[in-house]
Amino acid sequence: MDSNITPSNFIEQAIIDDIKEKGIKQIVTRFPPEPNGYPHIGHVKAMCIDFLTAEKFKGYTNLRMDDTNPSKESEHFVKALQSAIKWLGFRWKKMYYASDYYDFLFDCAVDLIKQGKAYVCDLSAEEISATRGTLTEPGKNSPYRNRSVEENLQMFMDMRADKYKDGEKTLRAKIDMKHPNINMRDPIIYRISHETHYRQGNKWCIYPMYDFAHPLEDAHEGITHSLCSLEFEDHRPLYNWVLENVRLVTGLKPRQIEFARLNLDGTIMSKRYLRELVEGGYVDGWDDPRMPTLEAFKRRGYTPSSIKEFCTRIGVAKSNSLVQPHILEACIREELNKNALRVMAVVDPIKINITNYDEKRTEKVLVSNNPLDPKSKKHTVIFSNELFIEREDFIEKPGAKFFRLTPNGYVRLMGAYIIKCYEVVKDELGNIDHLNCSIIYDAKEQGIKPKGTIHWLSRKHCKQIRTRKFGNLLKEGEVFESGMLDKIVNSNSMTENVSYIEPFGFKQKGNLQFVRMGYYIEDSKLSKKDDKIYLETVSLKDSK
RNA sequence: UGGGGUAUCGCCAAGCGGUAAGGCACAAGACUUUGACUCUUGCACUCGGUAGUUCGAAUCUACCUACCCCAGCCA
Repeated sequence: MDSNITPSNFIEQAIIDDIKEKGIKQIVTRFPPEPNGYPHIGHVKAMCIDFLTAEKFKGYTNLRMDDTNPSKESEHFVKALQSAIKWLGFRWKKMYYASDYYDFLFDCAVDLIKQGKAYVCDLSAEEISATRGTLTEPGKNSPYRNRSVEENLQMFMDMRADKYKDGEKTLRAKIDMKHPNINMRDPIIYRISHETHYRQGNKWCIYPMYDFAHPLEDAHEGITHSLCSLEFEDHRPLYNWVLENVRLVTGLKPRQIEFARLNLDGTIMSKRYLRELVEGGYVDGWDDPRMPTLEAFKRRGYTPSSIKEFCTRIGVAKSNSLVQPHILEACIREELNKNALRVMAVVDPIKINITNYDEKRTEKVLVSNNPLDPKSKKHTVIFSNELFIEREDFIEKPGAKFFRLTPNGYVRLMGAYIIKCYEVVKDELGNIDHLNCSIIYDAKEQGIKPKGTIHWLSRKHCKQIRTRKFGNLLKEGEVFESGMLDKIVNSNSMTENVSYIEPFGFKQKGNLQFVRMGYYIEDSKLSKKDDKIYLETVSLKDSK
């Protein structure tokens, strides 16, 4: 095992130390989602850490559906998770389901009972809560804490044999009700539930708790490093307790290491809220472009590599952070800049007439698909006497640093002519109706060299596409027409299905830089307040 | 007032006793038939605070302060 790897974060450093100290031969990690929702960008960070860490050490990663709670899980989400992993380009070594471990887990519980380290408790949920103590006060022992091994064994068998109702009994680990760490105060490790499990049906009516199941699953699979988020730090003592006390665990014990989960500014990552948005009909679905789900990012035109690059850039640490979306945008922009097809587009059009160009005439103008790539082909755009240009590419009273079209000013139409605007035609209300311009055919001879180059479209030949705009309160999106693409590009198979152009983060000063499939989201901010879901910038903290 | 964590540039984040990496963002200049891209330059005498140890501290010690997580028969 190569321990001469340069660590790029504290987890890798810990693994290197483990390799040296414990003589681990191969690093094995696992990605253990619960199949109860679509994966979001936060899952991707975890995936990257799990898969990429193992990969770096030439180990492997298992995929495990952590389905120990029958009430919220479904096969549908299993598929969604799998396809997301594949889409990102990760490959798991083995696929497991926690629900496949139920027999093993049951045996582990029995082993604990036989050692007198677990007992069946008759306390109700309320009573358990009341006797657990508080953050500052110790808990009280359950009156059922000292049942005999035989009685416990019999009752646990009865629990499994469906002799009790939901909540009537639980199996608890016998640890220490006075432990300063609340997780160690005789945690429940099995509960009774008569809900139908999506894979096991009604075979079981008792289900193991996460804290009990997870370490055993890890150990069973030979996981060397169990990477999870910070909120499980408090659970690590319990994780280790289970591994140390269940005698069915043999061999090297996995080590749990925690990292800070991703918080992306302007959105919410809580699965509960996302579920609520979908189920409450506030958004169109899990792939609604306003959602932080992978499906939504995919729909907005983000590529797997750009999202993975984002995860690499934000790094892995233990401090709670709020990552700004501009980092993600920089990743996709960088990638698209290298390979995106360039087209001219006008989002907010203003009409211009070229008065010294025959109205029956058209010309085919060649524009490079990507000027950055010398081998890229060109596409044809049709030029005519009636054009659209971007409204903000014309200013009546420009400042000194405005290089685009102005009254009596010159500008270059990309790939075509240099024009001069000689008349601004307004309607009764004083709004600009159109501009009259003329082509300067002999610009070169006259030595006219405009500083600005702008996008344009032929009014008769461009194609309208649709974009979506959202209001402040999440509602059904209002569909309106606004963007336009040149027709030639739409005949190109790549953009045949363009439903929208996304200048989001891309329209930096001047012309639109890229056009890609997706939705236009105007300052989307997902948040929740007073039981309503808003698009405004309201932090989750404020909404509590 | 319990336990577990975290504090380094606007946002991420290296750093592990030898005198503050990098990315994003931002600013200035050069180039330019996308005001983009690219290039060049600038951007923490300072590491939550205060003491202390040391020739030397972001790194060690002590004491403060702020924020996050934990009292589901969720994960």
